[in-house]
Amino acid sequence: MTISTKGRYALRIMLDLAIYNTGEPIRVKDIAKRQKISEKYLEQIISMLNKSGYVTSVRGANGGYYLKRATKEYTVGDILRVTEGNITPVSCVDNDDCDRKEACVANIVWKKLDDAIRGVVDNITLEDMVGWYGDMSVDYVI
Amino acid sequence: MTISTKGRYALRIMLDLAIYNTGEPIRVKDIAKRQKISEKYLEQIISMLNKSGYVTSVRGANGGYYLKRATKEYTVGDILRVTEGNITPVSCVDNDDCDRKEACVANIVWKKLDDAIRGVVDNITLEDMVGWYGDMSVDYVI
DNA sequence: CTATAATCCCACTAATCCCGTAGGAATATA
DNA sequence: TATATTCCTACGGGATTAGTGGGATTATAG
Repeated sequence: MTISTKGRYALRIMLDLAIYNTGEPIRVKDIAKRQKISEKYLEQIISMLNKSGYVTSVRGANGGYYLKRATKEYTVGDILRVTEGNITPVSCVDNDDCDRKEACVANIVWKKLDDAIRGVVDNITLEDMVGWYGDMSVDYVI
Repeated sequence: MTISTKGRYALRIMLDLAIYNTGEPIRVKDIAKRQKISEKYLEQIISMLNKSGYVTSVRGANGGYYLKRATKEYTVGDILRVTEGNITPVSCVDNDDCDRKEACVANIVWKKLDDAIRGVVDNITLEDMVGWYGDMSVDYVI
């Protein structure tokens, strides 16, 4: 039931691109430094975001990445699904097991859990997160 | 982000013990047959439930297992935590990363997600599930 | 046109977890 | 004493996680 580092990093990468956007492409090296993520690992993750059409890449010297759309156009769920695949509590919500009533009752639980999870991740946008970032004082601790 | 078979089976096992309770201990063999779970695997899982004090075991011939407490005394969260460990979206909600504001903003998301998950699993009891089972017609499909 | 800076692409690995299988020891009943 | 049951521990194949590493490709700047 944990979100892997890939998903967590993906979210931080997108947030970084949003916050440190200057109009110029942002280098992997810079994101890596700020977010304390290995450049090579970050490269892989941002490449997934690129292939999913979430960021735009510019190759060659002075290249880098920037967000393709406005921050309000990305939900946390969108971003997580790029690296995590489907974010459901049980893989494939095994309906095939619904011939047994007990399994079916269990599925009600998974369904509720799934709804709750989606209710959170699909209703927070990158814009929201940027807003929280702005609200946050330097010494804010969760 | 998935609940493993261990957790899903644990929930079904507890539900089985609740539904098919007759006052006599229930054999692993019978649960396994009803729930279509390998006896040997089920043995391991129910042993975890036993060590956590969720079920009582009776050894020897005519032995088996039964629930230790009333069904309303178990939440889904309790049961899942036995096999899954802590059910949090990010392991250990990395507060140590909270020196960077970006990571801290991400933690707000994980916190919300954690609250949503706990809001579901800690508010459904085995009693609720038994109730749903009773409400359910034979040909009910989720 | 060449050196350099960047993304792109793919292969590899060590560690861990998942999903069981298997065999036999311990314990109680008939 | 035979049988039925839980109890305990080890083993194994496969997938996933969290990276590392090397080099090909592409663009810029001098």
